[in-house]
Amino acid sequence: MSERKVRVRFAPSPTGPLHIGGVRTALYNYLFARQHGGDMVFRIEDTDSNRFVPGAEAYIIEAFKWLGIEFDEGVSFGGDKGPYRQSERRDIYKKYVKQLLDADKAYIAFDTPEELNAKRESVANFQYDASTRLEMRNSLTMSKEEVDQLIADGAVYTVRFKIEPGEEVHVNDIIRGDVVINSSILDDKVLYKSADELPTYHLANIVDDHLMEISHVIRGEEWLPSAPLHVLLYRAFGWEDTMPRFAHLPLLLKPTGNGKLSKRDGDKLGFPVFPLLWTDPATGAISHGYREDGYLPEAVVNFLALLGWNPGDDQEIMTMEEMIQKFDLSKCSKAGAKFDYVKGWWFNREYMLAHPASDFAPAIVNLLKEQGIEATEEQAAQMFDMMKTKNIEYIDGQSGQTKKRNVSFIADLWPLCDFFFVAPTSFNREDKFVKKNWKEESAADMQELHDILAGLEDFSVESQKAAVDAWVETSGKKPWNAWRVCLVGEGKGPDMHELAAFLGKEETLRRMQFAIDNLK
RNA sequence: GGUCCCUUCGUCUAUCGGUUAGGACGAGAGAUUUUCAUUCUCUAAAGAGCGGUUCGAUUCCGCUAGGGACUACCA
Repeated sequence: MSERKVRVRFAPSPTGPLHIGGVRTALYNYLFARQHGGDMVFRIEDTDSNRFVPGAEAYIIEAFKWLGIEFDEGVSFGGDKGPYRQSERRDIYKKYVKQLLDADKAYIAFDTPEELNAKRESVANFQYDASTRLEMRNSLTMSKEEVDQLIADGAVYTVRFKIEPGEEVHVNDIIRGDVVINSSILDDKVLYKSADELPTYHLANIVDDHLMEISHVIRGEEWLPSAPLHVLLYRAFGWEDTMPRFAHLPLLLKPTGNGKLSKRDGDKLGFPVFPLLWTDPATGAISHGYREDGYLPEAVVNFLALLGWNPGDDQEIMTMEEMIQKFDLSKCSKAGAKFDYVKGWWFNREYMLAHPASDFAPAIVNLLKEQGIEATEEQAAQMFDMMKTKNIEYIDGQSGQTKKRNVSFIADLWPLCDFFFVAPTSFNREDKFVKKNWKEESAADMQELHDILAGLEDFSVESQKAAVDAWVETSGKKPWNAWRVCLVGEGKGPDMHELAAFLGKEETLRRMQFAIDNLK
């Protein structure tokens, strides 16, 4: 069994944008597959025709492309075990449903949803199983002729799995070990719906995983309760020998309070729960995406990987390659992880700082353009390098308080950088910084500095520094903060020489003269 | 309600019977500093509770409590 080629799959349902929890599940599948030189299959589980959302499939594909999670086969990737869209596999499922029916491991049920609901209301804790199926309208309680006639008349029916009660079903989970459930608590699950000629998840899932030779099923914990049913299905088909190994991942939980992570948490606290921006085709409602919110894909992947797994050492920043090497399902935690989006900011910052400024120059140029400012990529890159270690204020989603945090996104830069391109037009004498640093003698000092700088041929940082240092040395002046008032107007910005060099001699002198004239 | 899963600092986690219970985010303090930062140093901060097993339990077992998931002709 261990000789089998590793083949895993990520099989979302195209009912909307891909949730960040799904992204993590896919990531773990990917890391596992790559580590073992296996294949990663992309399957679309669209067996619920009512919940189909146009665009969802394309969205999911694009999201993985952005994140750098690659598939070897599946919808849009090709492969010889297709089709990979379940809605295109109707005939395959029909064949296997028949096999179960013929072997008396499943039966046909005619109970309508209304009848079922009525039953559930009248009987407390009603469950369609061995104890009740003989009271229902199905092929177990009706004659063959009756059943055939109903079907011939076009009656809508379902096929239910006939679960034998009283058996201990074992699920050997890589993360959780041996999980045992008594088959009596399982209900006779609907496997197939004649209404749309489609199977339900359970049947489609087992048939596809078997046919696609999936070796490991790595999925969310929400599937653990139905895992015994799946084991029983493999057995019913006689596929137990090649049944995949299971690994049920812990869930992603709300950052605060109880429950699993939802879109509402993101909206409230100010972080995305989807990889990409999503516009709901029905309502037009827009949901934030990591990509559009300025996250780097490597940061998102790294952050997500560590929510529920860690390599056992102290390394947190890892490339995809390192994660592939170190990943270990048995080191995944069993408990759900609260979604610590603040740490996500930190990851983004780390990756942002690791990139050369030139990587962000085009994006920064665009950012500036939105503010009505034309800048070159070179200017953008210089600005980034001068300002990337600053911090900004933000409103904490939880307390509503204004807090500070390091610059973690390039979009954080603008509020910090306006003075690079826009000269102060007035000065606020009540401003703490201005008040403290613009003194009686400041205008005269600045005039001196102005004249020194005006005499410079070379306006580079080094050249300025040499000239200014010499003056500082002999005069004993401390011109820095007053100079900052001139060029910035307030207490922010980079090193003064760097700023002056960026602005250029002409603009620097102009701003100084303006301040001298206006702050006298 | 029933079934299953889970439980170490505020958060993510390390520890695979013997540790001063480690790291990271976040928080606080100090140093550096040409504003604000960065950076550096330091500090606070945890084994849910109760019983066992054992020479010894965070680690193994049980119970309790708490949290989570599932309980559809959805996945």
